[in-house]
Amino acid sequence: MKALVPCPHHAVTRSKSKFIEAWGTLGSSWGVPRTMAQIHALLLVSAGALSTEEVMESLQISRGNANMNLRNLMDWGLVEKELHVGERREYFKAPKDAQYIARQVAVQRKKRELEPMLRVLQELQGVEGADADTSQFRGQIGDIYDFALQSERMLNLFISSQQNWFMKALMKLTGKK
Amino acid sequence: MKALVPCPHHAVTRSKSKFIEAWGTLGSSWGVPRTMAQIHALLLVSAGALSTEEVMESLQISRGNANMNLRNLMDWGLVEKELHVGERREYFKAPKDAQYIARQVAVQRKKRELEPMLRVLQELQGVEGADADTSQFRGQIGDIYDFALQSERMLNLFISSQQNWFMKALMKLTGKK
DNA sequence: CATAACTTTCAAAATAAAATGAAAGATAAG
DNA sequence: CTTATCTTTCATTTTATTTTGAAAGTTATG
Repeated sequence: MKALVPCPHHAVTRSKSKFIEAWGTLGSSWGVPRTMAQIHALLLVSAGALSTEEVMESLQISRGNANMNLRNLMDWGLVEKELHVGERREYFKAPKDAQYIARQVAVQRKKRELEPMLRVLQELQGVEGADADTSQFRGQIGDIYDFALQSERMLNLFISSQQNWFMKALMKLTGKK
Repeated sequence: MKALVPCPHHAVTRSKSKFIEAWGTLGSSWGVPRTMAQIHALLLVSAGALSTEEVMESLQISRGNANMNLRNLMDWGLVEKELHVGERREYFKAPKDAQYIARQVAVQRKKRELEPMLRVLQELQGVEGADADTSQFRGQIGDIYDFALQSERMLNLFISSQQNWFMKALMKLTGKK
């Protein structure tokens, strides 16, 4: 992995680098491209919005790469543009609310992956035939459909759990450390 | 993607192929290698246990590939060996209980991905400094830590939801279709 | 121990994914 | 309309992942 080179203008402390790398690793094991996750992490731990230039410098990546990943992050609803009056340059920031992040990711994954699977399963439910093999197949598909539905339900639960009193309590607790 | 070639001895119907491909696609978007997911799907929709040979034939993959992915699937607890008396050859089957599958996957992901992240975050909580930037960073890490804890809680909930009356009811419902 | 029947390994090849950077495309301001 | 500034695109290159298949390893059996 390429080392993060601190830059004089927008210093990324050791801790931040560590976090950025960890977030990148976590992301890539969840199917989110490493660099995309790292840019997200960088914006998460930056006080203000950063320009493409600053992102490039901090993470030592090319312009095209930065641009493309910033665009993807915006598609996912994880990053927003910020325009400064009297300036041409665009700045980017990540909403700092972790609950919101979680929600966005869940919504996106649901839309992109679960729903297509549900469609396929629904289609396969209608398979013909009455022999032992076919009926075992139909049973299996039914089970998997249930599994998918359950997953969807979990996601919905997750999405709607923002106001849960338990989470609030947990946050307070861990906040005190 | 390589087409699934039906083989005379262990015919994979059109529907099954379709399901196998869909499962493979879904898997790869969740970070599970395509072939691993496909083997899993194949075993899920097969009535009996299959040998390495049969898996190779059905999916048109090499011996080494089949062997390696079957091993990984066993590591994940998604596939089991089955020995037939008087036979040298090993057979493989996937537990047909979708709830069990979900549980296994959740447990594995939790162990492999969430826990390392929690460790990093915990470590970063102890970062020194009192300037504005550092304190914004600490706050952000705290939020993310909460997010990770929340995710873990969701996974635990998922894992323990096997007996949930609602799921049972849902299964009945969708079973009737 | 020798052979046959399987299983596992692993270096090399193939494939897929991500990054680069120069060129082309915008857009504001003069 | 021109220039300066900034953004986007995309053909290539680089890097990472997956697959292959032949060779080595293993274990039952006579």
